[in-house]
Amino acid sequence: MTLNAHAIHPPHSAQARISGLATLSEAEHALLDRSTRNRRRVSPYREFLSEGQPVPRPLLLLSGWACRFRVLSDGRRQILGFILPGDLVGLCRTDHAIASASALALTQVEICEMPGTEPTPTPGLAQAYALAGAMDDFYLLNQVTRLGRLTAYERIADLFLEMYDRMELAGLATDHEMTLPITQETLADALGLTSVHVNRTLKALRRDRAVVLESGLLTFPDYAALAAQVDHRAYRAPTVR
Amino acid sequence: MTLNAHAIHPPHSAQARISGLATLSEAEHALLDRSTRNRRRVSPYREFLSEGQPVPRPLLLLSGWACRFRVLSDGRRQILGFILPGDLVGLCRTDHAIASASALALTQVEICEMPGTEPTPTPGLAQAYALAGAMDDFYLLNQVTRLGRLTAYERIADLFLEMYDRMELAGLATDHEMTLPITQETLADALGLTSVHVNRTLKALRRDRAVVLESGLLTFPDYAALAAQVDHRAYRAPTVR
DNA sequence: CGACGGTTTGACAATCATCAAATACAGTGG
DNA sequence: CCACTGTATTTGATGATTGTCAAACCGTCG
Repeated sequence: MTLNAHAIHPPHSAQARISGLATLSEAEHALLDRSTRNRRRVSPYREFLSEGQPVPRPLLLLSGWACRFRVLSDGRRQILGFILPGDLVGLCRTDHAIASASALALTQVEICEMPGTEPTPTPGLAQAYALAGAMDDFYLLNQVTRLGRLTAYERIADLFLEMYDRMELAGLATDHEMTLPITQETLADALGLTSVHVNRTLKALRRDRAVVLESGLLTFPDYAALAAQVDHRAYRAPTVR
Repeated sequence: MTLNAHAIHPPHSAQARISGLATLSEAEHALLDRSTRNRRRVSPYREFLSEGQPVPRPLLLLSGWACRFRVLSDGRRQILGFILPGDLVGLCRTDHAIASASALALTQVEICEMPGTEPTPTPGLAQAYALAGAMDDFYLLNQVTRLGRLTAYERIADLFLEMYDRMELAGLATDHEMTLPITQETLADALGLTSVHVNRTLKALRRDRAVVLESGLLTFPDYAALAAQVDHRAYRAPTVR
């Protein structure tokens, strides 16, 4: 798969990331370029996609971090997954779909609308969307397992590892080091914990030197050991025989 | 959407369920019929799909209950979702995909391979797969929210409501009543709890008359009230304007 | 400087897990 | 028909994990 190309030419932008997912035609490249020129800024903690609303076309996150989430009637909030630069939101399998979750900027964010694949055929883009969707599916399964069967300690470690994997794939992190621009409160909402407990568990992770986390910089002193400890799963690309 | 047709003609078989998801051509109907003739039986607690293995084509569950799951290296098990009669497993967005979870029969089960959509174009089937996939996605988000933000009491109630919704959509339940052919141990693995705690919580649900559950028959004395109490979300079909 | 959002800490309570054993229930073979 | 077996449910006693409430601390920004 074209995923391996990342090892050689890491994408240096959200567009590059998308075009790395499949082989795009000249026309598709042009279309992608045109789409990304029309950007929209969203401030931190602003909702830019609402559960229950129709989703006409997918959105591409050009910069910043965002998340998908749901809120319960009494205010409890669950973050379903994070949206990192180069990620797509609102990928729907069907036309005229209704958003089954809302989306929120976690930092200052830039987004743009992506072309649909419907009227004019864009096989390359469709393939890129499919691969991006498959990865989303995979990360959602990870999320279920984290919430259902991991302890607080393991949940945080596993989520951090997954974030690093994704940032590395996107060409935004190397050497087991990345910036983590989100609050402990946000982590708590993603991990089914309270911010107080996240804080205490982070302390334990630091004590064990499982992670180093200071002023928004996250480092794994021993990535492999931590991954083994929490039975971390990384995404496996489709196989071409 | 054709989903509304269920209200009028509830499907009486797994095939009928599939053909209710989209408008199939004559050829596609024939193809579907041919596929379902070639069935495979699987005994309870037998794995019929393994994480890490390639998934050539989707499987249709013709009868019985199954689930998707993952196991951790130390034996902890998480059920990711249930597979009910008429459901598809191994729906992949990309070709040559690798299963990101295993699947297991929970009761005696019949499955069959479904045609791929690749060589010969089958737009109706593709649409049916897309809709089935969209519903799977939705139920997975429900699962994340359950595990992350609901109490044990709410988790069980919400899962039961969802199971009923799906069984009703499949034409296998009415009148807020259904058969529940799974053990408390299985429920525990789905809900991130222990079987002991599931048992105690079921007692509480019975005490409150939130559910009636005896010898595999599950009834909701007041479905609407319970749904409101746990902020239950039902799948919303794509909208055609 | 003060205000504000985020982090950190403490004391205590609730939820849920663990371990162990008793009971119920269905199937099987004598 | 009945003992026997294995699996599922139920209950009790106890402990660990995580939540709640409250306050202190810290850095940033106006």
